Amino acid sequence: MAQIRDVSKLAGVSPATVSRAFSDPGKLSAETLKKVLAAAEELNYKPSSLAQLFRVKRTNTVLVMVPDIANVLFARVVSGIERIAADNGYNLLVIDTKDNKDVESAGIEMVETYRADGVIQLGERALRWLHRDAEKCTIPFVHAIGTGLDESYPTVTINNQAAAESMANYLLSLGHRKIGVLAGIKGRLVTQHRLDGFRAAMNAFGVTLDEGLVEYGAYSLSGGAQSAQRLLSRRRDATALLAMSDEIAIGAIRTAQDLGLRLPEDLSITGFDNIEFGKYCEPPLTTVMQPAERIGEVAMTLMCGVLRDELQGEIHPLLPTELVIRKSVCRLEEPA
Amino acid sequence: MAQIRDVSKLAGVSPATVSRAFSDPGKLSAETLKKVLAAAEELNYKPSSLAQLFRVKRTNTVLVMVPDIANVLFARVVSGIERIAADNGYNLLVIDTKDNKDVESAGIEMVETYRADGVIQLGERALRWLHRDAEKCTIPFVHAIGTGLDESYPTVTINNQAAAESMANYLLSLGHRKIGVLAGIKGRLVTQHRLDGFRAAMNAFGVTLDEGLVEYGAYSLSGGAQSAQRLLSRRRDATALLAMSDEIAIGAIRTAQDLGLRLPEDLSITGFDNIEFGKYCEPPLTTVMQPAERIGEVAMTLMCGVLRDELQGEIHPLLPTELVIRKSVCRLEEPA
DNA sequence: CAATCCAATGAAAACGGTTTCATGACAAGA
DNA sequence: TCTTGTCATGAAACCGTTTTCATTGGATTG
Repeated sequence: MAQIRDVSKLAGVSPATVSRAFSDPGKLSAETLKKVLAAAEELNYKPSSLAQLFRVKRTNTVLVMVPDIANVLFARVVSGIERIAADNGYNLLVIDTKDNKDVESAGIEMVETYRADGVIQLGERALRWLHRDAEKCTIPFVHAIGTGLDESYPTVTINNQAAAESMANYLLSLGHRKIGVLAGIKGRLVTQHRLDGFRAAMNAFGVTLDEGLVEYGAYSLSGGAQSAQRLLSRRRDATALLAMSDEIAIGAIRTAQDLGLRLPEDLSITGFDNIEFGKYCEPPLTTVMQPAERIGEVAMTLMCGVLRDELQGEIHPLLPTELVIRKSVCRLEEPA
Repeated sequence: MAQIRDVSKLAGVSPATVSRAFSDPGKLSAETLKKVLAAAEELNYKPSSLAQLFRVKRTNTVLVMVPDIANVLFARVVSGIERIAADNGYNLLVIDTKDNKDVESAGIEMVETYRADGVIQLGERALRWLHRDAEKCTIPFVHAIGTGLDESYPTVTINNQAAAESMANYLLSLGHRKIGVLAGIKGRLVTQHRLDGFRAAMNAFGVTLDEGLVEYGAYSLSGGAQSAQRLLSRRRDATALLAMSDEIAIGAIRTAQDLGLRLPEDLSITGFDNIEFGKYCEPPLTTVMQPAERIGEVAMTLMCGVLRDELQGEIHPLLPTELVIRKSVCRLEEPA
């Protein structure tokens, strides 16, 4: 591979001039520029990014840490991040952390060793869990699809509590009172917040949450199927199931159908996220939309702001959610 | 950030010794090693990857080009790639090419400019479309989920023709003759190969392919719904629909249900890929399994071989597929 | 016309590690 | 005892750019 020195010799100029021809062509006389470009073309010269990046001590790369890249929701967020990254000339290093704290900590270290300029973290864990001295950690960090509005770095997420509350309200307004909750992983903050929203809505309707009607499990299809199985075999009196993700809901639909229940007449089911598959279910899934791509876009935009040191505006945007009413819920018929 | 020189001073040794302490500790006396490590610890020194990589002219990074990261199948392949990459100390640069040739060509260039050591390309386009001088292009390149077994670089894929053929055989063996094909994008090689397999099976059963029963469209839920809509509004005589992806099939199921058809009694539908959602459909989708994660793993393993210059074994592995029989197909009842 | 200023360019010093090669000390073999 | 070999270490070159600073010549200004 040709190097800058080769080009400079062929063009009869100094390496500095060649460098300028690429980075700041306006600085050169038209004549010189032409000569240099011709020489570069002839030698098929391309500046070595490795050398450039080393010199300027920037990687133009941001690290994205995803708990599970094969998860539809996360994949959509990454897609949004990618779009903005590409627009701004950043590359994306992606790590599938498998939700593993050590992997995440190692990721943080990658910016300390100049492998990435910053980190976008998706999911539960915030910086404070990942860095022994988070207080004085100045790493460019953005947290998406998590919680933690009190942190000093940007976070982008939705109002999980309000979203769950609105869904619960919808169910309550249709007469449902015995609402089973297919919660996600126990102890997770998202789970907690959504449960809080659910509880708030219930209380407002004067009904207290029946702990026997909540079942925890993985945020996945099989997790949903299993949770529903456990819940339904214990409590056949639930008239509706509020799931904390669309995957959980779709898993639950499968279980309900296998149990011979008619949906939504015998059992209403709701999801969370609004992934595309929900629209194609039978019955089509009523859910609350979480703007996944948008979350990714906003997160990367904030990261750009941090990296350029010109962050402005809201640092903890709360993106709007929306109730998406389809067919998996029906009004509760009063037993005559 | 502390540098190697700081550490060497504190420890009273030369920078070379510090370097060796990290890269090849066995070369140092136990005593010196201890001194150096202590000094490094005290200064919280971590070698700059940027400087290291620049010096050794390797990035330890491979670029993965995905047509659409939000697509379940591709996301799973990436997940497999990621696992092997992590095991071997490689980082993954991910680009969502949106199936855009220019973006892909730019990706190739990234290894020429030392931003990545190699490229794993997912999807249709092979190297020859992306590099003006592909013949003498020596870039470490691996092609997955594509075609092109005749290429000089590793490819990992399935036997699309055989897979489609086995599915068609299954349908034919159950008595179906008027089989609609929900093909993917017209002109794509995968589409072509699967169509070839379908045709071969039909011919073996003595029935020729009715062009009016094949409908092309995007490899997506909405694409499938639309293709099915077009096909079904034109030809109500089809007794089965063979879709070229699970997403297409699931979209078609939606359409069929909206049309009031009972599945599978009125219409059998089959998919391709075996994504997890297929299992949770109503009716659960009969499909042919494509080992997505495994494809990713094998692709990255091959890439490791190429990069270490110790490639061995099959360079064009054809991973096994498998018919997954669920409930979306039924035996064709002879009209009495 | 002299004094300034500016634009275009080159020389050389970084950037922070790794690696080659030389050196010295010490142990083993003759 | 002398030679040889080995091991631990240091000095210095090197990786391929960018960038600072100096220089030159020509244009502009007073």
